[in-house]
Amino acid sequence: MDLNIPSFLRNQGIKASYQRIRIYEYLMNNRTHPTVAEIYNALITDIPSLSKTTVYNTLNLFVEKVLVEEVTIEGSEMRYDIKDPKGHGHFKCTQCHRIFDVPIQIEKIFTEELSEFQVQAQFVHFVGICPDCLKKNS
Amino acid sequence: MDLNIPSFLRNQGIKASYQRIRIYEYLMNNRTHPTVAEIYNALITDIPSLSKTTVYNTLNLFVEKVLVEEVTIEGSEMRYDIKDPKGHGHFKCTQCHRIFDVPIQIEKIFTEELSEFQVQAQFVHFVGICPDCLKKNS
DNA sequence: TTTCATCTTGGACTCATTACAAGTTTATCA
DNA sequence: TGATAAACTTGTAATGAGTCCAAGATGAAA
Repeated sequence: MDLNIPSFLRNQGIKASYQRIRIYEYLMNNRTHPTVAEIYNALITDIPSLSKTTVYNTLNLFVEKVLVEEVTIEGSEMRYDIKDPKGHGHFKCTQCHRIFDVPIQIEKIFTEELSEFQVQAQFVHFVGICPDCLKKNS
Repeated sequence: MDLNIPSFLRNQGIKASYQRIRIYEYLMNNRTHPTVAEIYNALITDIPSLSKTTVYNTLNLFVEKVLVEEVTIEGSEMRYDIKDPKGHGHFKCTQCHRIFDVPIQIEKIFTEELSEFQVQAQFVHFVGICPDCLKKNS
């Protein structure tokens, strides 16, 4: 589980700058679908020179290289999540507003008609009430 | 298939103003996942007094009342689609940039772990290349 | 036909994201 | 090691989708 981030990034054809390493590391350690602002605020004390533009640039690069995926389950701000090759869905609780990772059986979803499309990526979102809030309500 | 939109809206607890009727009608007749700007531009010649704020207000109301769903497959602008009780997925072609409705077997996706969540809505997005573009490429 | 709640309008505003140009770092090779 | 170019980072300014708000218009009910 010890990932050498600099060499991992280089393997993906990405120059391993200090900022990029720290942003990737943050995403690995914080599987909370952070926004750009959250990532920026978490790193600015360690990297006082950090620019928000760099965070945007880096995340867009990671998305393009398919290391990270954009989570669009929320309206106004984009959220980011390390790419999981097994695939998982996202669940937004309408009560506590947390976003959960949930396992799904993505392969089962495909229909005859979809087989004519070449699918490169898929995203599944659920909205509802999470187990914790259900317990509180009862 | 002759839907009386005014009484349909009233049944959903929505006052049937002229603007709301025309916006709902537009969404029924244009299953192209339009943006607010597209809806506004389509209606402004017929309804010269129409305000963009009204389009935003109306769509947010429809989403809240679950008549319409937000399609977040694209980055910068929200898109809207009449709610389909059977559920369908959206497919974005990376080549021609069209968005397709695709049938899915949503019930098959659920896993054991997800059964602890109370799911109120689900959204499935695919990204890839559509049949037309695949044909053109070959 | 008056009353009151609701809806619509447009202009100002917010704020996430992008564009751009200048400065900094890094890789390469003599 | 030093020179050079390419790539990366930074800060500021600009863009533009979406929201807020207050005033005016509409519509239902009695």
